[in-house]
Parts: sequence; structure tokens; C-alpha cells
Amino acid sequence: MSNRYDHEQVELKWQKKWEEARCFEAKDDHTMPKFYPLIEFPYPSGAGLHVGHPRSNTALDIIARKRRMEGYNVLYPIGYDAFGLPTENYAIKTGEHPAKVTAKNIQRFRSQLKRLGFSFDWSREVNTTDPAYYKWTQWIFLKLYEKGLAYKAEIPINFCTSCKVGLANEEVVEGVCERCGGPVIQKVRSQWMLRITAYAQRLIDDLDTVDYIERVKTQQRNWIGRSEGAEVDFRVADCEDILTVFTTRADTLFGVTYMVMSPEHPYIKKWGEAGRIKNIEAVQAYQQAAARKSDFERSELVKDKTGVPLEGILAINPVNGKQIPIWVSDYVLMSYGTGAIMAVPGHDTRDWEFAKTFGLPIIEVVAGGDVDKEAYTDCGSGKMVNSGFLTGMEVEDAIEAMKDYLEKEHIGRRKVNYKLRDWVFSRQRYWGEPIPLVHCEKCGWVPLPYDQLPLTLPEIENYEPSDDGSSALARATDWVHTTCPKCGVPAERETDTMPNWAGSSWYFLRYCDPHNDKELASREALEYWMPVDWYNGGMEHTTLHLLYSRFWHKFLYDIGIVPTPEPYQKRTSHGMILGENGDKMSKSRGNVINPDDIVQEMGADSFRLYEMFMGAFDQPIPWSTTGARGCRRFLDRVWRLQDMLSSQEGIRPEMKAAVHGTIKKVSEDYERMKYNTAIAAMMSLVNEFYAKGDVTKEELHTLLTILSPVSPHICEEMNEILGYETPLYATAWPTWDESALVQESIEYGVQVNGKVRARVSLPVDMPKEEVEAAALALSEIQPFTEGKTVRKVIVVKNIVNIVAN
RNA sequence: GCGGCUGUGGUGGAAUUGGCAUACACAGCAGACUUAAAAUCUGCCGGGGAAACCUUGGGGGUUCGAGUCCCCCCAGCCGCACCA
Repeated sequence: MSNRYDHEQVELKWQKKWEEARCFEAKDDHTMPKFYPLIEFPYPSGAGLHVGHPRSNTALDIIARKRRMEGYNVLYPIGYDAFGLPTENYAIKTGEHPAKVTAKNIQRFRSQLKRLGFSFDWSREVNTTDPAYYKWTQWIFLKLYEKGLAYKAEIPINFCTSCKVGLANEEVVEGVCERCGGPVIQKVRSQWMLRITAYAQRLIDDLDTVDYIERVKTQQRNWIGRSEGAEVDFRVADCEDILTVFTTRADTLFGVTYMVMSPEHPYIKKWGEAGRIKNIEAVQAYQQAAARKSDFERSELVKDKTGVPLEGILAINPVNGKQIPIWVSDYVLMSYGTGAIMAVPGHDTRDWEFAKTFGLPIIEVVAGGDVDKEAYTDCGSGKMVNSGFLTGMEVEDAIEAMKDYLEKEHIGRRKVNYKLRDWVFSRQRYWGEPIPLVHCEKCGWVPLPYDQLPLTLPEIENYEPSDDGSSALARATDWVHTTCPKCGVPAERETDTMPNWAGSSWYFLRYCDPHNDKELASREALEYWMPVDWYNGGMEHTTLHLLYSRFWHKFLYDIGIVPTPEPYQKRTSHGMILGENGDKMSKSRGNVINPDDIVQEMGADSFRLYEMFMGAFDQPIPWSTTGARGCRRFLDRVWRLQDMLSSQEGIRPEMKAAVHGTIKKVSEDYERMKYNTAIAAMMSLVNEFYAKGDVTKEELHTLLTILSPVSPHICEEMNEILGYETPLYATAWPTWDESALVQESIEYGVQVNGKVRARVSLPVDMPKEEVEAAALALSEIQPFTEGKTVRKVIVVKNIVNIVAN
């Protein structure tokens, strides 16, 4: 037997066998216990598979394979999230139809994934750009529309000046477009919106019912950003207008010295037109300057507060009747709360800075700080001062007392606010799901009847969005001009498409029943397979895909389509693979590792093994090609065990503890995603075989069985060569014998005052007193106890600690 | 600024509830085999050294015992960021 095995020959052979045996297809037998692991389906980019994909895929492939061996009916599906900008941009550049580009990219991804030997059920592959798939994406959208959760609104949206497309809040990163890095400005546009805010509370509450890693839960909670407070109504002097604000610190109402409105607040226009603002030119100039600023500039200028007063207008503090000025400043956002605030400079840092900048008065209402030096914002302690009926109360009590008062006097009410905004669902782009609505002069927006779905994309020549920001679809006049489904008069189709998050918001449902042309999936299939038992994916999707899909799922649950309130029972996340230099892997940094090269040089089994061995699964980790070669070396070492077969049979008594200990360690570590230590344990076992000089067939078979989920091809090949007729994928997962792990003796570390001075092996059942005596009698210990008094001896586990002085 | 994560050899990293720090690898060094190289096998591999001793980012603390728990710092990474 040669020193090294031929990975290409072995791996292609077994991939073919698996495909022919269709052994990884989920079974229709719904009486079996089920297991549904899921990885995020890839976006089939032109660059091909990234080394990050196999990290997640292998991790759950290991679990999927183990579950099959444990007798579960496993659904481990794969598909492609293929709508989106990169493909469209490529199409714009080359003139090639995005569908063709997509088909080519999918083919490449499919062959790369197959070459890695994942145990996907390929018969259930989905593709979000397939009309048979997006028919149901459109169907769900129409349901949302029907229930009032999809609506069109003229709102200022994040607009990427380079992609010429509207973006959801979640897609704006540091004021620039998440995709292309182009500047993002605010633009008022009529957009389709989804009312995700209607689900804000449930999206928080139901996190308690699922098993997600804590940082995912925390990030989602923070993103939804619930805060409890009150709305307070301020009357505006000399008119009927009420200026309502939101505050979490109702207790500080006596400390309000001015109010601030966002530049976009509608009252400014109203009062301006009524001629009530004396310095209207200055105010309008300020508004225009604010509108020109991009999000990025606005956040860059955080330190410096700017603003103008509304001269001629005063508000009245409802708790003490004081008249106070109203200012306009861009530190108040139209998109949160009411777009106006009550300013309490004594107890809010931003208000304090603004007041200092413009010389506005500061009143202390909570004792404990020095409001001349800085705002005192601690609300956990302190007594109320200068606060009318609240004076003398503890802050916490005052908050509640004031809320009661507001409600009793009808000048305010308790209110919960969320940072979460409704989801901007329109994209002015070609390569997305068409929104199946028609605009009729007479009837307004009319949904396409369900039996006319899917509404497919028209063939066009040029995919570029128009300069006015409308989609390329707007130029497909034959497609746009249609008739109203309701009244039959000429009407126009919506030319915006859905964002790429649409198709991924429900794909896990389609996997349950992917070829169904009557419904998105049969109730029976959904009841059997849902929820997803284990979902692994990237942290970058926590506030995007993961939140969106939970929202859609809850909606589908509410209308009786899906049987579970949550889509995913468990969510884990892998750490990113960095370049060899520790930087993020990227083309521009020139540190990209191509999986194809690794597979060609050392094979899929080594690649998979290394990705699981390289470090803690949930931590970011730099790639090391020499480290990967080390994994290949280990597999060669396993391969050569065939030349070391012992004439003995079974698991030999002297090897029992090692073999069973490894089964236990590996079984438990896979479940905890501690793949690196599971693999280390198997390496140790192999080292033991080498130290011993031989291995029995059964011992080797056991190793192959537990290694096979990580590196399946070589294990199957060796299993076959050993003469086992059952392939490993159909072999039962081995159990371990706890009694085999019990040692006859314990090696104690003997410490004096906490420092190890000797080691001694003693029978496991020796009473503590005897262990103490034996330890004290050790010759190595004598020099450290001589002339000292032994105060205490502690015997715990495998430690004896002698306290002496 | 807020939230989260991480600091352990030359490198990636191990270390159940506090219990023998540095498992398993990578890189390096030496030996065996070889005409030679590669591959493979075997050994060494935190610092210091004669020994004592020192060592988990730094400083305190709790404990018989701390990488692990508590307090205060420092550094790095990732989110969010004028959210009232």
C-alpha cells in the first residue's frame, strides 16, 4: 500500500456511488423521527464558492450524517438565492441576460458543492429566480397586501446614488451602501413597505421560545430597540396645534427648557405658510442644508450641534404652564418617536450640548450631579428637585407618578416605541421578483388574481435603471401596459421589484415540498418537517434575513399556512475565515483562497477536516494552507493503518478505554460544535495505534465510523477495503460503554500549598484518609513539609493539596 | 458613547461545575531510512537555568487551589450609533 491515497479517485468514486444510491434524499416516511438541519443557501456569485461556505456546510453536514446514522429521517437541503444586484450589474456590463448568468453561476456552484461531498438532498434544490418558485414569493406578497401589511408610502428613503436604488435601513452601513459602498442620501419616493413593526413585540417575545446563541438574540433585541416611555402633548401658544413628543424620562418634565423639531417635521411647513415663523428664510435654509447632507455626513458631524429657533412660536409646558422656545435641529430624527422632543438639558447629554451651544437655560430636576459641568443622566438613583409635586421622590417612583399624572390630566399617555422601522420593500431594479400589482386610474392599486401568478419578468435589452431612479422595467412598455383586473380599463403594472431578501424569507418552507404546484408546500409536509431543527449561518444576517424571515413566518402562521410560530428552533453561527495574514479575505487584499485549489491539491476530505479543525467553530480564524496540509497528513496516517492490521479481533481490552473514550468525546463534541477537539481526540487515538504498532479491524472500523461525517470519502473507501458490506452512511452510530472508561487507578497530582510536587497513582476506590496518608508519606513531599505543621489536606478529584506552614 | 466578543508558546488553538496550564496540530530542530532529496518513522520543542524559580494582556481581591469567579485598568475585533 502506498504512503498516500489518491484523493481524486477515491472521492469521485464515492460521490458517484452516493448519487446513484440516492442515499441522502429525505424519505417520504413521515412516521420516522425527523431532523431538519439548514444552512443559508448561497448567492451564486460569479466568483464561485468561497472558503466560508464549506465551513457552515461541513458543520451541519456532520450533524446531518450523524443523525442519519442514528436513525433519523434527515432533510438537508440546498438551493440558490439568485436574484440580486451583482448578477444584474454583470448583465448590464456584458449584455448577457441575468437568467443566463444565473444559470451558469448555479452550475458552477453546484459542481463545486458536489465535489465537496455534502450530503445534500439534491432532488429538492430550489432557485429563487425560477418562476415556479417566485410564484409563491409573489403569492405571499399578495397575502401581505390583502392583510394590510404591504402598503405604498411617500417616504424619505435611503437611496444609493451609485446603484440608483432604495435601500432598507438594514442595508445602509456607516452611511454608505452595504453592497457597493456608494453614498446614500435621503430621497422622498413612493415605495412599497412591509409593516414589520406590527410584529416588533412578538419578534422580541418569541426569542424566549427558541434556542439561538445569545449574541443573536441580543443583537435582534437591540435592533428592534424597544423602549418604554410616554408621549406628552405640548400646546403651542396662540393656536390649536399640539406638539407631541416621546420621552423615556417623564420624571424630568419640570426640567424642560425648550423643544426641538426635526427639520422634516410637517408643522414647520404649516406654520411657515401661515406666516407665523418670523425668521422663515433662516429656517428654510437650515432645512435645505439638512436635506443635502447624506446620512454619512450627518453622523460624521455628531459632535457639533447646529440649529435655528422658530421665532414667533412658543410651546407651553403642560405641567407648569411655562412658555418655552421651539428650535429646529437635525439632531432630532423624523424617523423616531414623533419627530420632536422636549429638551431637558440638565439630564440629557445631547440637549445639554445644544443648550450650551445656544445659551439656553439648564434646570436641575434630579439631584446627584453638577448640571453646570455636564448632564446628569443616571436615572437609577437620585431625588427629584425643582419639580412641583414630584419634588423629594426617588427618580424611579417619579417616572411612574408622572405617567399616572399625564394620563389622569389627559396631557399624555404611556407609550412603547421601537427603533425598528417598516421594511422598504421596493427596488428600482430588473433582476428581482415583479410586484404583482396593477395601478388603475379608477380602482387604485389592484392585486393580480392569484391564478395569474407567477407574473414573470419581461425580456428586455438594457437592464440599467433610468436616471430618474425608475426600474428598467418601466421601459418595457408592452409589459407595463395592461388592463385593470378589476374593471378592465387600461392600467399599468408596478415596475419596482422585490428586494433580494424576499425569496430567502421563506425558502426553508419550500424545501419541505419543493415540487408542489398547488401551494407553497403541503400542510402535511410542513407539519412533519417544520420547524427547522438547526440553522447555521453568518452573524451578518442577524438583523436582515433572520429577522425578515421570522416576520414572514409569523405572518404565515397567523393566516394558517404554517404550523409553527417560529421558523427555526436553533440558530448557531460560524466564525469568519480570514486570510492567512489575519485580514478579512478579499480580492482587493489579494488573500483569497480558492477552494478548488485546495480540493485539487489535497482533496475534499482534507479540506473539510481542516475547516473543522482550524479552531473554535464560532470564532473568526485565519486560514493556513500548511495547517490544511497537516490535516491531509493525518488522513494519510489513517490510510496507512490498513498496513498495520493486527491478527487479533474485536476491540482489545487494553484499547477499550481509548476507543470508547474517543467515541464518547467525538459524539458529544459534534453536538456542541466542538469539532476541533473532536478531531484532536481522533488524532490522539491514531497516535495510540501507532504507538502500539497495530490495530484490529474492529478498532479501525470504529474510528472510520466516527470520522466519516467529517471526511466521508476516505472512510467509506477504507471501510469497503476492510470488507464491510454496509457503507458507513448506513452504519449505526456507535455507542460507548461507560464502564470501559472507569480506570482502576487515579493518578493524583500532589500539591503542597497549591504547587504540584509529586504524582502518585492510587486505586480508584481507596478511601480519602488513606489517599491523604499515602500522599503525606511520599518522599518527594518530605522536603516541603519538613519542620512545618500540616494544617489541612484536601482531596478532590485527582488532586491532593497539602496545606502546611 | 452604548452593546457583544477576544487576549494562553514562534503560529492556530486545548483545558466539564474553580482542581496537574500549554492537549491536538502548524512551524522549527535533531536522529533513523535514502547515493541524495521528498515522503515516512522516532525524539525535542513556554522562559530561565546548576537549582530555585517565573509564566494564561496589566493591577488588585476571593479561595487550600484561579486561564476560569469578583473589582479596576489596557489592547484588539465585531455590531449599533444624536433612538429622546
